[in-house]
Amino acid sequence: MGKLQTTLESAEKQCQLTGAKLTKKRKLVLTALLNSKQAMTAYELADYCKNELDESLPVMSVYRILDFLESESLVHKLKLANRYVACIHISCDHKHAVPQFLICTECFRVEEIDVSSSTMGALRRNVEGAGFELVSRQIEMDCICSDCAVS
Amino acid sequence: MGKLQTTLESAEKQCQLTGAKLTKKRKLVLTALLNSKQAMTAYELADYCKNELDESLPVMSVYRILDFLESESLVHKLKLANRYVACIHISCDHKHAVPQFLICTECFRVEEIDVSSSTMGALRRNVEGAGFELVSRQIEMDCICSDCAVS
DNA sequence: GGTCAAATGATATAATATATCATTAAGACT
DNA sequence: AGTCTTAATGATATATTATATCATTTGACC
Repeated sequence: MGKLQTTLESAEKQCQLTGAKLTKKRKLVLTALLNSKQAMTAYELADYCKNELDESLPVMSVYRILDFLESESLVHKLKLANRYVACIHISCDHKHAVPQFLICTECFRVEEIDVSSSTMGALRRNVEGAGFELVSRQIEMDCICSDCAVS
Repeated sequence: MGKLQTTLESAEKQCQLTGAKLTKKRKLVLTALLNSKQAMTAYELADYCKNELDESLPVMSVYRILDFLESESLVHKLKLANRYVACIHISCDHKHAVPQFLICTECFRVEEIDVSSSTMGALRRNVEGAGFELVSRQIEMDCICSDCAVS
């Protein structure tokens, strides 16, 4: 079984846990993201589904589906780039640390890595020292990837 | 002399260093941001200039002026919120660490604080370990401010 | 098969941002 | 002062990202 199929099955299981349904169209959008090396916009996803996966989806549906996938932790929205990526932990069964997203501002390739709890603690203390309360469950940073750095 | 005036004079001096001009309209936009307790969108700034400062500015100009002010390090663009804030260091003469912006997602109040160089170092090592190169010169985090936390 | 709720579609429009060409203003030089 | 030149601003159009709302379809359950 291919990696994509495995991941989709894990996604399906994850949805069952919360009583949610991974419909055909939701699978379609998730597949598009899993196939992509880059973060994609909702409009790009709509185009991709139509052109490559042979199933046209109105953008409105793509946005709704992205919201759903995000609520199931299958997809992350990157606010710095107004783009979406599949979560890299879909097939994992264990809990994860706070994700740090490294976003290439040239090509939108994204690396999702973990922030060490000590670093996260330092950031959080900084926030609380200023009388704020942290609500974001991810850190995003604009970067240049190795491919784009050379050119 | 009021705080606003002092800050505007510092801003003017800072511009002179780079050979840039802080024109009347640029001062206007900077003043609007300095007067505001919250981060503002370009459209809000245009409205504010028209309604409160009695000088109407097309949004296109506001965007251009924001670009200019950002290039002079007088203003920061917050990508998480698509909003702009005045730099809190305009009247300082010393170099500053990497700024961390705590953005209240309820009211858009923003706190600009420094990230310790050790924390920043940890984040940067994380980035470089993934083969990326950090380009953002700021960290933004979605938070809730103390006022909004109670309500 | 009929019923109900959830999912999707269709349509309109809001919010944020950029491209481009025209006009104005401010200094530099005479 | 008058002209030249460049930078700044204005005007207009349009791109991009995202949401609101009502209609229709689908699928689970009885």
